[in-house]
Amino acid sequence: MTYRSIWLEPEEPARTGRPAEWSRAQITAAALAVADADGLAAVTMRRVAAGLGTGAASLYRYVATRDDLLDLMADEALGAFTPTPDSGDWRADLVADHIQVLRMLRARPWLLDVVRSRPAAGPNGTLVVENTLARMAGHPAPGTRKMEVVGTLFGMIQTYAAAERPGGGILDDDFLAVQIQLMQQAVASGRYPNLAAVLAEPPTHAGESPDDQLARVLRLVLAGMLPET
Amino acid sequence: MTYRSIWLEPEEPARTGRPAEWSRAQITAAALAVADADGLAAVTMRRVAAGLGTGAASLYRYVATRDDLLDLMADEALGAFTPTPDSGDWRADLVADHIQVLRMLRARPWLLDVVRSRPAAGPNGTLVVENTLARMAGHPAPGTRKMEVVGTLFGMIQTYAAAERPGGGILDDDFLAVQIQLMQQAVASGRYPNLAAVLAEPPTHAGESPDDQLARVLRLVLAGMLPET
DNA sequence: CCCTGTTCGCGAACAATGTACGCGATGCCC
DNA sequence: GGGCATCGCGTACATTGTTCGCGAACAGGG
Repeated sequence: MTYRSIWLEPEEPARTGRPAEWSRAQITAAALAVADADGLAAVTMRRVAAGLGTGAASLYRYVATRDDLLDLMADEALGAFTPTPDSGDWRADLVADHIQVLRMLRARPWLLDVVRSRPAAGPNGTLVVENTLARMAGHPAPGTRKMEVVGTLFGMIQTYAAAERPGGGILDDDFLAVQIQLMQQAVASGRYPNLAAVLAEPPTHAGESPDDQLARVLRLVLAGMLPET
Repeated sequence: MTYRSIWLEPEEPARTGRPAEWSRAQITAAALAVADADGLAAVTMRRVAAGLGTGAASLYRYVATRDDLLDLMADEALGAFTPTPDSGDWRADLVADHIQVLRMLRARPWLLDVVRSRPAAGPNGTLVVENTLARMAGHPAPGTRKMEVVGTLFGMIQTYAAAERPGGGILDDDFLAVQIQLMQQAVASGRYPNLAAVLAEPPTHAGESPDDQLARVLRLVLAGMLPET
């Protein structure tokens, strides 16, 4: 078996022998604390174990590999999701839900990296999908289309979050400065006339917050994929 | 400077001293060969250097860090992009272009990982953006909107490619088997009724190729974001 | 033609990482 | 209280990216 998932190996307490001192939940919490404090790169087996006051090797009694730990972390983080209260406009609710997820991705920059490198098939991740599908339950579109919407919207959020924080633990000022230099360099080269034209244009929605911008775009996409009537 | 980009540090031959034996292009080619053969994880400084018949430390005369090498690789790979010939229907051309990029992501599984972990701001990556903007030049939408389209479409391709090959160097059979088990487990738990309903539905576009599916969805999104008239 | 300034090649070393091994400690059940 | 399955975890190993430092290689000037 070259591929496995921790979600197929539920944690079951041994009925005999020395009882375990920790649990997956505790280890996950310790890992979350490290990631929130110092980023994903700081989540080493030694460091997480140290947070628990134990040794790195002990973690392997609860988790087969470091990637398992990442899966647990991502699902735990996704557990913070709470569906927006029904407003009567399911499209608006759908958009609001996704903006909430975007906020979660912003609050824990490491979450984006984990979600993009490993499929988030844990119970809480599945719950998010389930919620999205529930929102669309009343629309006549076939299930295939609805799954496409799920993927598209979630992908857009990831793209958006990545655009906001592209590096991965980088000071935004530095990054932004470099990015601006790159754009100027591109425009100055004269090889990208259309890009230059677009960048020269005054912004259309000046003063619009990032969340509002995403909401607007999400609505456009929804209009295309799940049209009214 | 905590953040920097190799694209701000052009390769310029020293006018004095011992002449360099290699070039960024040669090192990039060697790295591409390794990645294509054995995946991104195999792209170690030692291995790339070995492909050139030199030592790992030598690479640092051409590249400040391994990430720089990844940037070079990604841009080199994106250089394979050639705009689809104009068909008269710019929307169709736009879709075709993006499917070509998807094919590139499929052909080099490591490319997706690189593109998602680092902003692809090299000359060839910028050229892809430029091309996309050129396709939309005739549409009256403001530049802001067009940039949003660029991000959305590219994000969708990434999401799609990731869904096809989610693990990262994993045998598809194994992965698919696990994925199916996870779905069955989720449905069997009874906690995801909407997901279960959708999965139980017969597929709407049976026999549709993955490329055709993506094309169809891209067209829907385009219809929403850049409507006719 | 050799000297000098400067750059390049790269062996060796270092700090960190994920993980395997093995053994002693621990606690439940009979 | 003995048996034994399980846990805790010190230790060790293979690999990684990257730095140091020195000898070699070239261009130009005297």
